[in-house]
Amino acid sequence: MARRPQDLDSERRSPRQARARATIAAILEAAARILEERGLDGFTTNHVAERAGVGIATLYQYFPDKEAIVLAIAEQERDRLTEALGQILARASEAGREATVRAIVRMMVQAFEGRRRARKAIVETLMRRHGGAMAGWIARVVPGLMPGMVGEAGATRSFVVSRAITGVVRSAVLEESPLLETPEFEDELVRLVLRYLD
Amino acid sequence: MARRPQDLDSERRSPRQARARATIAAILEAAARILEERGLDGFTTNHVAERAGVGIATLYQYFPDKEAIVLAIAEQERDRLTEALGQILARASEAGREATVRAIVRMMVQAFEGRRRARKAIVETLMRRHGGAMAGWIARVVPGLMPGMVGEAGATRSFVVSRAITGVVRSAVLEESPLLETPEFEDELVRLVLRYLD
Amino acid sequence: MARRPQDLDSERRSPRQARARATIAAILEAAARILEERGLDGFTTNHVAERAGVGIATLYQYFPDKEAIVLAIAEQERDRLTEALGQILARASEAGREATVRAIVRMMVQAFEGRRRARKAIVETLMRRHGGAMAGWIARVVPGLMPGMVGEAGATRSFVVSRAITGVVRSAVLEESPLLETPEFEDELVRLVLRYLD
Amino acid sequence: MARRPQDLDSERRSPRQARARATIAAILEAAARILEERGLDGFTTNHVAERAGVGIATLYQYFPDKEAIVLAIAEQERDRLTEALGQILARASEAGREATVRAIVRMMVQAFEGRRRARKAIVETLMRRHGGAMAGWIARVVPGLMPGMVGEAGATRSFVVSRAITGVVRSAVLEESPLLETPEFEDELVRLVLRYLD
DNA sequence: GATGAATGAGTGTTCATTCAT
DNA sequence: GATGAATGAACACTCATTCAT
Repeated sequence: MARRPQDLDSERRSPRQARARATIAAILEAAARILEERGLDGFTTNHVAERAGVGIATLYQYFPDKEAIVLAIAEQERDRLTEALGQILARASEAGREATVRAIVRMMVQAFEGRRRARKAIVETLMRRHGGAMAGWIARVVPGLMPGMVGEAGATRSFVVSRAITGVVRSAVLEESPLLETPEFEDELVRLVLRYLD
Repeated sequence: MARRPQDLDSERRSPRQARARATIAAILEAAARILEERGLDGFTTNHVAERAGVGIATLYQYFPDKEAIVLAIAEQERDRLTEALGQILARASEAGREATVRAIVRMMVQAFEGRRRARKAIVETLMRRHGGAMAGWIARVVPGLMPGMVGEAGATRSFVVSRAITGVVRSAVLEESPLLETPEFEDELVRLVLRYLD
Repeated sequence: MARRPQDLDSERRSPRQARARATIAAILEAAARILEERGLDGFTTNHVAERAGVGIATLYQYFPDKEAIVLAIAEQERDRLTEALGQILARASEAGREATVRAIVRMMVQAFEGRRRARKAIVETLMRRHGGAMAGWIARVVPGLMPGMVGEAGATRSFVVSRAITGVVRSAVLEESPLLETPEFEDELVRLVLRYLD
Repeated sequence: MARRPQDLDSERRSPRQARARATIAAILEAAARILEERGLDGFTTNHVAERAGVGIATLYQYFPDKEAIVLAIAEQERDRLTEALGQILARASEAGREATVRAIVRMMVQAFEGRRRARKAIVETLMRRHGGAMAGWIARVVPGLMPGMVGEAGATRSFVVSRAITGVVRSAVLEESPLLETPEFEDELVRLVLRYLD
């Protein structure tokens, strides 16, 4: 993001807010790290505050409760994925259907590579509290991939295809399947989607 | 021990063990109910014992720790599913491929209808500890449904198809999607599988 | 022990008592073993009963509570030591003072060799509940070793010499000092006692 | 940190830390009292917290676990003894051997007078975890009391004399012997040591 | 005489959250 | 705005002991 003139201004006008933003960033940063290292079980507010280098009370000044922190991280994640998805969609018409599906699948797989523990925890939280949100994003893309299909039937199909992708990737991550790293895995997922939508 | 005539009177035979068995049943029953009502978070040993009408120590006489209780329920569930799957497979050749796939999908969907919260918790536990076990059972069936396919490619395909089914159903359950009860949902899942395997 | 006619008789007269004696023996045997293997912390009534191969309720038929079991073992131990001490004393006049002191010291050291864990636990219990009982036995011997000394002064001296011996040996055991196995250790203990009593 | 003039007003300086220090002191105070009144068995964390007038969680903010509390008390005790011993040693050459030995013995006896139950528990803990530490301090002094003795023989002798003193005093405390308060007791201990070392 | 089943009071410990400063 | 101190409700789990048979 490019810094716009107003930004400088607003920071000058309220140095407190700048500090606050830094504090929040530190908290989220620490939270993400702990999520990654310790999983959702070792994720305690005290731990997060300590790691963020802020007092526990400070943490509660910005987040009403523990869940809000995880949710904030999940939102970051969601935004990142949403953006990636947006880029894929933007190129959808020129790229063609297969390439688009492949791009989506690849994005999902990559999203779960590296930082696995954190992803697991985040996904678990997302799934538990906002189940299917991630799949929902994909579902929104699906109609554009389907040849002239709308209404109820389309809704079910969107649901199925999106949850199938996320479900398979999710399982592979949770089971720590070596398949995740094979090109074959991607191929099969693409096949699954394309054949289904034909 | 030789079976004596009195043994037929099962109510009177070995009252000690009978009592113990009743206690265990009561604990599992209570545990399942709490799992259903409160989910995995509200599932505490004290709570279970209280609901089962037994002392907390009694509970620990039969289960080494909290997890063992959930696992015991999960095993019951697994056995039920395994048996159902066995029956489907037994009829596979006479029923044909589509009917078999449909039966499997239906079984999965039904397995998650009713007692949803409990199922959720159980599935979560199963997924966490015995990741993919459930999907694994299905995976074992898949090769029989695929036209002449073996080796690595077959393994990936089995993985994908089984996780796709469980993933979609799982999502529907966790998201409490109304689709679960529509015939269309089943149709689409069958379509997903058949088209993929063709 | 040789079986005497009466023994047969009494066993025949009350087979229950014979059984009972065997049960008690089994309990004490198991208790001693557990004390040895697990120390006083791992020493639980349920554990003892199980190891003894009897029901927990049976154990409580013979011992009013947990402590009674440890005490019973301690008594066995005490009896053994008392007897050993008696033999030493019986030979005291012919053996001379130094030899007698040396015999006592050696007995103490040997008492703590082997089966150390059990000894530790037993000694701890003895010390805690019947503190100085062991030292008391020795104290009773001391006057015989002192040249014409009686009354209060003698009592203090008996106390000091007996607790000094037991204290040193006890420390060596608890600290698992390698000194326990050296002849020097015995020599020094003898020296301590003889010089003090001269 | 540079000391500022205000620092002198210790009551006002960093009130947070002052509060914490007061809390810790209250916990240790309560712990010592309970140790004294109830012994090690009645020494529970909840009990201590209640008696200290703090929440149980507060206690755990300062001590990682139960043992740490006892250890903290034990350390206080150790420090006190160490210092006393240091003072005795500092005067050793001018005071002469007998006076030094007598001072040590007196220190030991006094250390165990009053607050006997607490001392018992503390000593027990010290003995169990830091076996012989206390005796070890004395042992270190002994060589200075022995006429030209070094090497292995000296090590054994140090061990014996230090454990003899602590053993005798320990027994007197545990058995709650009335001898503890007699001057004769001290005399005899001094005699024990001096004769042995001559 | 023997027992398995059952138990409740109690244990040490955790953690999200609030309060006074 | 920031914080350290404090906390209580809750947790999983243990064990000496009793009761019904």
